[in-house]
This record gives sequence, C-alpha cells and structure tokens, in this order.
Amino acid sequence: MTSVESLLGGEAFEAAPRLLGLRLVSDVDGERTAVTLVEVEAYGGADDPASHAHRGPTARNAAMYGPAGTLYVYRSYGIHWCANVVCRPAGTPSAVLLRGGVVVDGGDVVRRRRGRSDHLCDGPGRLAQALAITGDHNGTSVFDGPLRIEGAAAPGVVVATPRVGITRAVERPWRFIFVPEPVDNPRA
DNA sequence: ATAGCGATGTTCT
DNA sequence: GAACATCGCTATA
Repeated sequence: MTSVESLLGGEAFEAAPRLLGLRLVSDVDGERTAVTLVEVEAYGGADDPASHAHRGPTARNAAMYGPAGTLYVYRSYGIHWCANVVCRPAGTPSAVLLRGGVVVDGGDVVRRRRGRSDHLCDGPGRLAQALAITGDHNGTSVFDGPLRIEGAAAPGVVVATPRVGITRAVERPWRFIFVPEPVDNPRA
C-alpha cells in the first residue's frame, strides 16, 4: 500500500482533509501538469442528501461505487467537468470533490488550456480544465492512471466551512481549505 | 465590487 | 419541464 493510499478510507469527510496539500499530477496528451490541492469537499452516500449517490446508483455516478482511489468525473451544468476521488471500499459510494489547487508544474500548458493567466485552478470546473480532466478519465485510478495523487502533505492548517453550490444539507461543514503553514513570519 | 444571466448534459418530478 | 456539486461575460456602481 502506498502512503497516499493509506490516506483514503473512512468517511468522506474524514478522508477529504487528508488530501489537502498533496499533489495531483496529470499526464494527458503527452503534457505534464500538476497542482497542490488546496480546496476539497466531501460527499457521502445514501445518508448525504447533497450527494449524487443519495438516490442510489445511476449511469453517471457508477464510479462512486468503485474502490478507493477511483476517479469520478461528471459533467456539471452540461458544460464543465468536475473530478472526485473515491475514498471508501467498492460498493460504498463516496466522493471527495477536487475544488481548487495551486499550479506547481506545467504552468505554461495550464495557461494555454485555460486561455488566461489568472483563475487557473480555483473552482472544480477550472481545475478539471487546467489538468485536462474529462469524462474519458471517469473510473480511472489515481494510483496508476493518467491522473495521480502523489506525495505527502506540506505543513498547513485545514479550515472547514459549509459546502458551496448546493441546496440540501447545506449546514454540514464538509468543505475543506488548506492554508499553508508560513515558513517564516517576519512580522510575528 | 457586486449582480445578473446564458450555456446545456443528466437526473429528477 | 425544472434543477443542478459552474463559469465567464456583461452591465451597473
């Protein structure tokens, strides 16, 4: 078992914050890009009214029922792609929505894909476009596929807030933001 | 700086 | 027919 693999498991809201600070590496069309994950959201199964798996399996959410490490990619509002990582064993639906990152490799490629130089990865649709994640990657594994999660988290603080863009179970604080630990604070 | 709105695939009522 | 785990453009301030 890899070190990253051991970070998955447990309820989605427990696994989600563990992914913060890790690297999401993309090798698509022969181009390498990578980000450090800084914003994620947890989605559960039948017990989470905001989850795509709340009503049971469908053609769209099938990947959520795969083993931990499975990528669940869905189309949002008919336009954008959004990527999740499954964190529970096969048969138990779960998802950690990847909502934001900081580019650490392939910045030129990312800016070309995004068609701009700002707001490269802040938002699930933007993050997917930056790393060229599409429906083709639905069901692939983040341990051996074209999109991988690697490394160990850098030191930082995790802040929990309510999930955004949903209308049900809005009170659950299942959105997690990574605040890097300052290496040095000249003002303190 | 904030508000409104159009685009549009899949699911749900 | 309506809602939706969004985004980028446009208008108004």
